[in-house]
Amino acid sequence: MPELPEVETIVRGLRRPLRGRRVRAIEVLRPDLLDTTATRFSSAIVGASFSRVARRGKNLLLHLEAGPNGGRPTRRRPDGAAEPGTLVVNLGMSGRLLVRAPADSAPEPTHPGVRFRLDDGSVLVYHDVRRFGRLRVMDPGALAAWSDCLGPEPLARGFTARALEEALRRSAAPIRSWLLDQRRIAGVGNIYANEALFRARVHPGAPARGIVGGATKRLHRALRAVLREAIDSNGTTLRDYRTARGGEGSYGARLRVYGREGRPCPSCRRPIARVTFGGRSAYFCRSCQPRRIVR
DNA sequence: CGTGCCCCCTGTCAGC
DNA sequence: TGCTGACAGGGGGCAC
Repeated sequence: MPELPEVETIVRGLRRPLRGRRVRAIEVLRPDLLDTTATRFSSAIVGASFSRVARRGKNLLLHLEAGPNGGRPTRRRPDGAAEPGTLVVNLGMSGRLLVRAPADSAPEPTHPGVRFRLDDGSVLVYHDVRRFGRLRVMDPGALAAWSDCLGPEPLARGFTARALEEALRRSAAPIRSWLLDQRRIAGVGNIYANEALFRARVHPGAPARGIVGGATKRLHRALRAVLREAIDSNGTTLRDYRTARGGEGSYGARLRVYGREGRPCPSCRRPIARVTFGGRSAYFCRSCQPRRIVR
């Protein structure tokens, strides 16, 4: 569910309330959300405090600093100093990360998976109905190796139209599938892939390597514009996604094709089509996004 | 290696 | 009203 704009919104909402907060206790209600035992997970975090909060693709990175007498570090350097770990959270389809202030009047989350009790009395709750999400603690080496497996950040300076064209050339996969592959670009999911392809007037089934010249430039611009605008709207809440404070994103009202099968194309008024491939729906306008690439 | 398909899980909604 | 099947923002594993 949550794609780059949704995760970015959550990251921004977590920075202030988490900064410097020490974890006093952890309750693991759903151990299947972890890649290790609840005991190991807890001992790596309890006693440590949150430092930097960041994002990589659709993942949240909650960097930890080992405490003076707690928060067993994930590893020790040869000189014995504690290496800080990073809590990496992937929200899957329905995950939420919610901060609850000490006397929060908001209703208790219905599907809590992990609760982090913090030193100021607030609670960070990982909530996930479908439990496709994962919480992992990585040491710096593992974090770097993991990050290297992901593609570039589409909003980073280095992500140019030229770089995109170069990458597209190496694949015959349908462009919509290509955009969803996190090893090629990090952070794009089904909503924003469809929206970007509509804006770029590229058919979702077009082979990646067939997108060249002007079409590449349009796709590059469209991707970045859609992601930035969605961040400005705090993301898209269709059902499960919530900000760190439980709010909804408002970009849903601005979607042009995603979820709009049969409704008029905003450009030509012909009905939006939906076809399924790669196990997911692609929404597009047959007239504005012809199968033959318009360069 | 690249690509496509199935599955993980729960909830919701359309159709009968 | 109740049952059944399709579908949902993601991603890992496996077969080809």
